[in-house]
Amino acid sequence: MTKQIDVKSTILCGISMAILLFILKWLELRFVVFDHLFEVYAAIISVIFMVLGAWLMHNFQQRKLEKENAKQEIVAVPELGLSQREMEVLMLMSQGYTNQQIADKLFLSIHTIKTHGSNLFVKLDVKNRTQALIKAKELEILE
Amino acid sequence: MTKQIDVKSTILCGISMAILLFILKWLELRFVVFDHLFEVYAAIISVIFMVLGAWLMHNFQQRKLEKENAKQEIVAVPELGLSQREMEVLMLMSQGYTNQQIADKLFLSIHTIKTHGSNLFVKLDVKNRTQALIKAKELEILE
DNA sequence: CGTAATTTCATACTAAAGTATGAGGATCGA
DNA sequence: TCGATCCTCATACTTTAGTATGAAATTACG
Repeated sequence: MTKQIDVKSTILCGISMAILLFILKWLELRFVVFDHLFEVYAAIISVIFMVLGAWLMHNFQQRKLEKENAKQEIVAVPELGLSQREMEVLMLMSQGYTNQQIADKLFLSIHTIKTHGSNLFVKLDVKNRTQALIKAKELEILE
Repeated sequence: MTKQIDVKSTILCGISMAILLFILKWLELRFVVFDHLFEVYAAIISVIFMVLGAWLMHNFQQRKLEKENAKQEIVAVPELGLSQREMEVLMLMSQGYTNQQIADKLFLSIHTIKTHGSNLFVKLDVKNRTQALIKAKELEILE
């Protein structure tokens, strides 16, 4: 997918450059015919290459966006195998408590809470507690 | 907001064009001195204007994206005095994005996001983003 | 009984979040 | 034009969060 895009992009760019060079040569001939028209010549290729630059950038941005949008994956795994403690920690996390507060409530070390937290995030396939509670609600684990 | 951007964009564009014309004129002089260097002259202004075109398109795209992201118009603004930007940041926070990701989406510095975040937490009377999103849902600001 | 899973705690680290403060530009209404 | 507000960015700092790894005790099950 990515390779394909890059190849296509390269080919398009090459073809564009070739056409541009051809036009340039053609303009040069006309320039010789109508001598002393530096400004006209310069203006024409300026416009042409500005458009080319804009077009290339436009394509580049488009590709970039496409890649980003293609990243979304849907996993949806109900069988998560969350343990008792992990559920408790998840509940308290989703109520806005810090790790230290959770540790105090459960009479545990903050290290333990962090451990449960990390394991929790792996099982839920998230990166932090905010995403965890969002996912938990999606999966109807909470509320 | 939009006017501001357009004004700035126009000014930047104008200045760029002015500088470019100046460079062009300068190149033309050199061209007269070193006669018969059509190709060199053409190549230089080609590159310059291609870069200019790419740059302009890049700016244009960014503005466009920014507008799109801002399109999720947040209407519900109670007596909390949340500003537009603060609401946007709150929305993205509540979707599980990190400060850096939010900064990227809004084309802002992470410092700015943190500033908005802090102000946000004061206004919502919370201590962190998790509590913020809980409170936001309670107040029916979100969803 | 042995094994697997769970729970607990720890150290050591990196990454992210959050606070405090200042500053400059843009906007808008009086 | 002036002041208030918002938006932006920055530096410097402290605090939480999160990861990686290891280890010991407990429990449950075949």
